[in-house]
Amino acid sequence: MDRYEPLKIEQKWQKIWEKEESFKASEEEGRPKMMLAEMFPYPSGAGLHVGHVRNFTIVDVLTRFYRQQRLNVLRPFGYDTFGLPAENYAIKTGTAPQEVTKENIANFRKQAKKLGYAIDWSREINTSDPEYYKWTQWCFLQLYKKGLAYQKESYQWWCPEDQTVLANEQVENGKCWRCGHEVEKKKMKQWFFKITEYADELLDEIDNLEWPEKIKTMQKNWIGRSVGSEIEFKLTGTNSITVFTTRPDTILGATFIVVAPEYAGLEYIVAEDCRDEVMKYKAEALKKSEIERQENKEKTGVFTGAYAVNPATKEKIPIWVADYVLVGYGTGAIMAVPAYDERDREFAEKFDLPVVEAELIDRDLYGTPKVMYKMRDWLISRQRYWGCPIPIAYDKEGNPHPIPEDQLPVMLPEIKDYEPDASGRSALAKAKDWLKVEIDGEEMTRETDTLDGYACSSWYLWRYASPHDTKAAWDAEAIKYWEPVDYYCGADHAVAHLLYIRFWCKFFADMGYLPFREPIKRLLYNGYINAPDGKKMSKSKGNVIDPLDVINDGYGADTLRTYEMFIGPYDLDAAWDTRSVGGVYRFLNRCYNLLEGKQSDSVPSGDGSLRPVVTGEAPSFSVVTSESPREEAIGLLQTRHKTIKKVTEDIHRYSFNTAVAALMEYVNELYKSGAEKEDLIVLAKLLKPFAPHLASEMLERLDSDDEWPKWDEKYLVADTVELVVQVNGKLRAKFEVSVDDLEDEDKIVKMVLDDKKVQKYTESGVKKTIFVKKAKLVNIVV
RNA sequence: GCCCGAAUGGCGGAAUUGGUAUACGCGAGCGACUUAAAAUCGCUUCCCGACAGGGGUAUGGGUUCAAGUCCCAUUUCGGGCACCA
Repeated sequence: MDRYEPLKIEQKWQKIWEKEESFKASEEEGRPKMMLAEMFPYPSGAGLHVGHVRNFTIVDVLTRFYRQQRLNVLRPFGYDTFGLPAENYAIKTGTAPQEVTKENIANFRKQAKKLGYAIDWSREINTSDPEYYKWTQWCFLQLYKKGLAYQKESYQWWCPEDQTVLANEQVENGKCWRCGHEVEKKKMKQWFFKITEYADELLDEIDNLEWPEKIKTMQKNWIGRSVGSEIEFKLTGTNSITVFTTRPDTILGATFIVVAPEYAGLEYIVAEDCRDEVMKYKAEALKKSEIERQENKEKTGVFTGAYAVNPATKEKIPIWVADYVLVGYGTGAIMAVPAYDERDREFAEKFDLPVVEAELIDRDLYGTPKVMYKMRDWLISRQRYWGCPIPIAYDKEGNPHPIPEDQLPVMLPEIKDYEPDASGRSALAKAKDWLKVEIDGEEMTRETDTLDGYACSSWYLWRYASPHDTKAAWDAEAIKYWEPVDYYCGADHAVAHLLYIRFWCKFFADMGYLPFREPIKRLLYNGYINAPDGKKMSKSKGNVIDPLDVINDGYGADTLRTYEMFIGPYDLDAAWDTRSVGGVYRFLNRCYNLLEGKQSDSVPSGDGSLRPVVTGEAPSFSVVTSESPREEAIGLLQTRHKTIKKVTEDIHRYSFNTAVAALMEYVNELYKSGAEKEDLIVLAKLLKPFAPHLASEMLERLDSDDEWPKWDEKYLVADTVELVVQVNGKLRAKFEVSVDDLEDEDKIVKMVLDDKKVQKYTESGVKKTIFVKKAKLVNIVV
C-alpha cells in the first residue's frame, strides 16, 4: 500500500503529456471549438508568483473542463518580453536583454510545466522574437497607411527616471506606472495611434460584451464621451477663440473666457502690458508637476489683457489664463459660466469676476454640435532600446517614410551601451551603422524610438492561431476557426491593453483582415492573492510566497492549484493561508486513499450493491454493514449525481471554490458510506480540472477515460423529501413527506396543522397558510 | 468630490430565482490508534440558556406570509476616476 506522493505522480504525468504532446490543438471541422488564454506574462527574473498560478489555473480548469467534454480546445501560451525591467537589468549588469529574456523564458516555461497546465506548447510566442515583431511592425505600417499612425508635436508625459515619454494610460496619479517617479510635461514630436477614430464604436459595443461590469464601467469612463457644442468667440481684431461646452444653453451667463497655459494661440492673444506676467504664469504652470496640480486645487490664473465678445450678449468679456483648464481636452479654452459651473464660480469669486444668473436658451443658437472624448490618442513611441523598432526612416528634409514591407523586420541591433539619456532619443541613436538605410535609392536615417510594449500585445491573441506563419501576421482560415477568444483571463490592464486590443480588432476588421469586431467574448478578471498578513506581497516586505516552494515542500502542484481555486471567489482578492493549503492537501490525500482502498478490495459487486472500501493508511475506516444495501446504493447514486451536477454547474458559473467544496463533501460522503468503483471514476473525472496529475493517476488505475460525466435527474429525485414548517417565518418543525404528497397542498397543510408540535405554536388561531412546493415549505401565519 | 464593489462565527468563506443562515476548509476542543509523537480516523464547535426557549448576517428604518438576499438612510473598508468645461 503506497502513500500519496504528489511529486512522483506529477513528474510521471508531466513526462507523459510532454512526450505525447497531449494538448496540441488543430483545426477540426465538426467539433465545437473553444479557445482560452490568460494575459500572457512578462517573464521576470523572479519566476512565477502565486498570482500567475491563480490566473493560469483558472484558464486551465476551464481548458480541461471543456477538453473532458470533448470540445476542440486551444489553450496557447506566450511571453510579453519587451520592456523596461530587462533593459534596466542590462544597464546594471551589462547582460544583453536578449540573453536575460531567453533565460527568463526558459525558467517560466519550466515552472509552468511543473504546474501541469494543458498548454499547446507548439504555439509558444515571444514578442521580442524577430519572427514575431516583424509582424508587429507590419501592423504598424497598416495603421500608418491609413493615417492612424501619425506624428504630432505637443506636450507629453515624460518620465525623467526612465527617460522616456509615456501614454496617458501609463501615468497613475501623476506618476510613472513602471518606476513611480513623478512625470513631467515635455514638448516633443511623438508617434500616436489614432484610437479616438474608434471612440464611438469602442464605447457603444461595451454593453454587448460578456465582461465584468467593473471593467466595462472603467472603459466607459475612460473614453468619456460628452455631447456639447463648439462656440466661436470673436476677439478685438481678427483673432477668435473657439471653446467647447456641454452647456451651450448657459451662454448668456458666460462672463469670461479661460484658456489653458499651453493654449497654442496664447502669445497672439495676450496684450503687451500683460505679456510678462502671462508668460511667467505659463512657465510656472509647465514646471508644476502633475502631483502638485492635482493636490493643490486652489484656483490660480492671470488676466491676459485681451477681451472677446460673447456672441449671445454682445458684451465684451475678459480672457484669462488658468491651469484649471486643460490643453488636451476640447479646444483648450472654455467659456466660464460661474452661475452654473462650480469651478468657474470658484475662479470668479477669487478674482472678483462677474457672476450673472442668466436664463437658459436654445442649445443650438450660437454653436455647432460637437462630441468630445476624454480619451486621447495613444502615444506609442518610447525613447528606450528594448522594444520593437518603429519601421520608419527619415529623408534629409526630415520627412518620415515607411520601411517597405519586404524589408521587415527592422532588426533591433545588439549594442553595448543601453543607457538612455535626456536627449529625447533612445540608445539606438548610438548605433551608427544601423541608423543608415537606403529606400528607393535614397539614403535615410532610421527612427530611433521603439514601440510601446502595449503595441506588441495588441495582436498576439491572433498570432496564436498560426504562430509560425511566415507569410502573414495571422492566417485567415485559422483565425476564422479559433477566434474570437472564448475566455480571456487576467488581473490587470482594465483600460490600457483591453482597450487597445479592441481598437486594433476594429481596425483590422475594417481592413478585411479579421472576421469579427470584438476580440474577446468573455473576460474573467481575477483578484490578487495577498500575503498572509493581508498586505500586498513584495520582496521588500519579505512576505512573498513562492509557488515553487509550495510544490517542492511536498504539497505538489495539484495541491497548489486546487488550493488557489478553493481560496475564495475567483474575482475577489484573497489572503494566502498556509494552514489551509494543508487542508487541501489532506483532501487530495483522502482521494488517493480512497483509490488505494478500492484497489485493495476491488471485488466487483456484480449486483450493484455497495462494496466497502478500506484504506491502507486508515484502518479505522467505517465499513458499510447496511441491512438493506439497495437503499444505500440508491443514496450513494443520488450523492454521485448530485455532485456531478453541482461541480458542472459551478464551473459553468466560475464558482471554483464551491466546486472544490462539493468534491470535498463527496469524498466525506464516500468515507462514511463506502464507494463503488464508479464513484471513484466520477470523483477522478470531476477532480481532473483542478488536480490533473492525481486524477490522471486515479483514472489510469481505475482503467477509465476522462470524459466528463453527466448527471441524470432521475437519480436526484428521492421518494421522500424534508418538509419545512415555519410559524410566522420561524422554523418550527420538519417532516418527512412523500414526493406524491407534496403535490397535494390540502393534504400537506392538514397534516401540518394536525401535528401536536406545530399546534403548540398555533394556539392563538391560524390566520393563513402559505405552501411553497418548490421550497418544500409551509409557513403558518398566526 | 464623483462612479463602482463589499461588510455573514475565532478565521477564509457558503447560501445560484426572496423560502431551513453559517455548506466546505482552517483553527480550537474531545476521543480512537500508538510505548510516545507525527500522520490518519471519528465526534463537537454562532451566541445566551441546565432545559424549555430566545437572540443572531455592519447600523437604523421599510416592503413581504417570509429578507443575508429587495427598497431608503447611515457607518466602515476596498477599487476606479479625479478641475474633462
